[in-house]
Amino acid sequence: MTDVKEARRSIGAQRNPASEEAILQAAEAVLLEGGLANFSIEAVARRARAGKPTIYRWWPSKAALLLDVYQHHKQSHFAFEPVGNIRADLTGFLEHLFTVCENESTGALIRSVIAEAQADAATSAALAAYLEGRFRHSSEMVRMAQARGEVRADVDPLIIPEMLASFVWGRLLTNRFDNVQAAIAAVVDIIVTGIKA
Amino acid sequence: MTDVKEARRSIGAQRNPASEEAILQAAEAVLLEGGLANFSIEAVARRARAGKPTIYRWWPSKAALLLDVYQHHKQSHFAFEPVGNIRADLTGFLEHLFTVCENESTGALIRSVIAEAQADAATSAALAAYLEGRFRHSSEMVRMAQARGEVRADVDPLIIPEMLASFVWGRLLTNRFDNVQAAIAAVVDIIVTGIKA
Amino acid sequence: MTDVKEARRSIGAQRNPASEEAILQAAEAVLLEGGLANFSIEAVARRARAGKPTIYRWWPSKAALLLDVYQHHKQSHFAFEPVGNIRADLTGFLEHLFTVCENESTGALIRSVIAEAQADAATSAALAAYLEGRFRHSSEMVRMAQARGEVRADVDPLIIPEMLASFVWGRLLTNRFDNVQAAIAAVVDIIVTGIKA
Amino acid sequence: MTDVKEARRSIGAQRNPASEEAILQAAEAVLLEGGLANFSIEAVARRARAGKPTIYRWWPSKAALLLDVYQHHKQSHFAFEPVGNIRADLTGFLEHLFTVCENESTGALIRSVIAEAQADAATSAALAAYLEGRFRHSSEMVRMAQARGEVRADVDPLIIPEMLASFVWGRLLTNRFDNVQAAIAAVVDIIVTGIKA
DNA sequence: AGCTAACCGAGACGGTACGTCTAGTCTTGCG
DNA sequence: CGCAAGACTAGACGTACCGTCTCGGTTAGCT
Repeated sequence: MTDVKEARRSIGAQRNPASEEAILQAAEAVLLEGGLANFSIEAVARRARAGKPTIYRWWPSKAALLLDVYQHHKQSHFAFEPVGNIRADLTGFLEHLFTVCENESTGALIRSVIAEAQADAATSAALAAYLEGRFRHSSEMVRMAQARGEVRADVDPLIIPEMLASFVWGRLLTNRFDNVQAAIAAVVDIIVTGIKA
Repeated sequence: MTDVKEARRSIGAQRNPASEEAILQAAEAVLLEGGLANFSIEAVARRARAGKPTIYRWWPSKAALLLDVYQHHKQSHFAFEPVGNIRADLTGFLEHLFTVCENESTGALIRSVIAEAQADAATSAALAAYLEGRFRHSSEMVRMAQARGEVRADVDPLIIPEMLASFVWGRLLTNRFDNVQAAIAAVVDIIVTGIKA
Repeated sequence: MTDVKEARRSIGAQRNPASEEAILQAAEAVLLEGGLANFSIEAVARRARAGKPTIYRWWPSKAALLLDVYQHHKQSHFAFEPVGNIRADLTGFLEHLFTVCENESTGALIRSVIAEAQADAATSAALAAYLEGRFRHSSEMVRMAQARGEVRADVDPLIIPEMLASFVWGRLLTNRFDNVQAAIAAVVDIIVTGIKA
Repeated sequence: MTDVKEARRSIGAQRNPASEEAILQAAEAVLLEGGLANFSIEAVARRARAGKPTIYRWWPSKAALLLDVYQHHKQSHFAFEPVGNIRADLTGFLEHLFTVCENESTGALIRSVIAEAQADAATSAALAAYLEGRFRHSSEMVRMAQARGEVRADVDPLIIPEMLASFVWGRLLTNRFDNVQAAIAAVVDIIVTGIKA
């Protein structure tokens, strides 16, 4: 995460990837340093040595930029891998989510996107769509457990990741990261007991 | 919710309750009409026919005003009453929360407070403290069920309202209010099965 | 004065006269429709379906383009012809100038060039040089009158067109075109009386 | 003409004369240092340590500010006083105008106002109205000469200051200040000869 | 009864950021 | 190499709010 020092030149009548990259990095840096309250297009443009119109050309709103920073940021994260035991899988899933959210930069990003979505319908829709995809993907571990006979067949697989992710969001949004391990154990115990065959 | 038409005068060297009331009502009206994005101290002052310093004198920040509007608004809501059967209690609790959140004005208020808390530490702390009180209060129904022998003694009573409330927040924050009844039934079934003695 | 509808193709490594023409026409149209305040290189490029660099390649500044539009526009105007009587000549000269300036498009052009010259030294110099040529040319009618013995020999012939043109500019720049005929008569009477032998 | 160093505070719900003064002085300084091309509200605000809205609150446009700077600047100038001989009066009038216009700051101001008037109708009207007042005032010296019998009674007194002022404007707007004394003598000689009884 | 202190509506202040527009430069890809 | 196209940095435009301050007026409570 370094400041852009030397001016970039235009590369002609096409999007300049160097500028896009610089803007995304600057946006992330600004968000982390000043928090959501000090996150402004102007500040990002200053930091990235980019013109404001360049940002507005590619991102229609502050929220869109925020979402893009989030997507950009996620690519560096490893994906969670289920191991084939429902208790271990759910525990791992929760631990993964908490790790991501407790990370200062990623946590701030997610909080900012959620906050922004409360004032911007487009962001709200994008966030909901993104979440649905994640839930669908993560529900696979429940489906596999049902196939193995570990979990009751009448359980809606989608509801499990939603319950778990909502729990983590609740902690994230109110900054309560004390006793995380105990909370994970308690939640997993209740849910595993509640869904096992 | 009516606009303030006629000017109020000072009533001397003491807080004017009429002004406070007018400001709270104006704040709520502005929030509902324009959403969080258009909620500004200026707009509230205009609508309430109040001076900006009058607002700043009594509320240190936009977030504080928002929180106060929330508290002011809640007083008109009936409290949820447990009936003494854990499945029915949890179902009723969830239904109550969804009813509150699906209400346009209350939902917008809660969403706004949560969003504001992401940019303002004081609001965040106030929200966390408020939630802890609510969870503690609501956990009583779990404690009673444990006393009745309905629920295992090793279940942390506080975790149940947190799981349920987080689930509702997740839906609220991403505007997903479809199939609420089915979701309630699924969540309650898993949790009740997971905690029953 | 028609808009350029269909795209022109490049004609290879040489200046495209069609583009030059289209740019000049577009510049004139933009100036007339939006006034000097809305006259921009961007607007001209849009209207002419030309790239901005094409304009910058051939005209170093907005002022240069404006001057060129002016020159281009003038070619269609008939020249004023003296008849050999100093009173009639001066009257005709003034009437010609007023006719040119009262014309909406030409007047706006001259006003724009003068205004631009106040912010751009090159335009100022070009305008002064152009005027000197015009004055020199027009002073010929005074010189002829001196040769005929109509006008005193000690009168500087150059001062007469300058006085007359300045008077018209004064009216043009402050948009005062009422009682033009009376003004012409009064001015010509004073000057002819003042210079006659 | 010094920069404003220390911050000014608001003096309550009324116009702050210190700010007005600082803005006018800053505007004049910016105009002189950078010319009309670099005269921007932003630059004035920066120089005056004033907020842009403060400028826009009191001056609706760049042109209005320019006009106000001009008026503010004029107050320090002595008025021209006629002596009672028409040749001397006209000569003095012209010399006065040339002195004013040759002054770097006043000249640049007048040029800027005229240029701005070409793009802004309100400024144009204000300038025309201002000029009419000046002409009416200055025409008094012609009227007095007519009363003394020096000047023909059928001469329109208003046309004389207009001719003279237009002549000076012509020189000002094209930056031609060479041989001013000869030009004054020539113009005065023609007009005095043309109007004397 | 007069004085002080705090409140009120109002609105100006210096600022920051908004989202848009234009300036002038640069590169691409076609002809 | 010229052309249309359009991206780029830079910065001004005019507007909306921010949080602070003073004004002029009003009233409560103390002296």
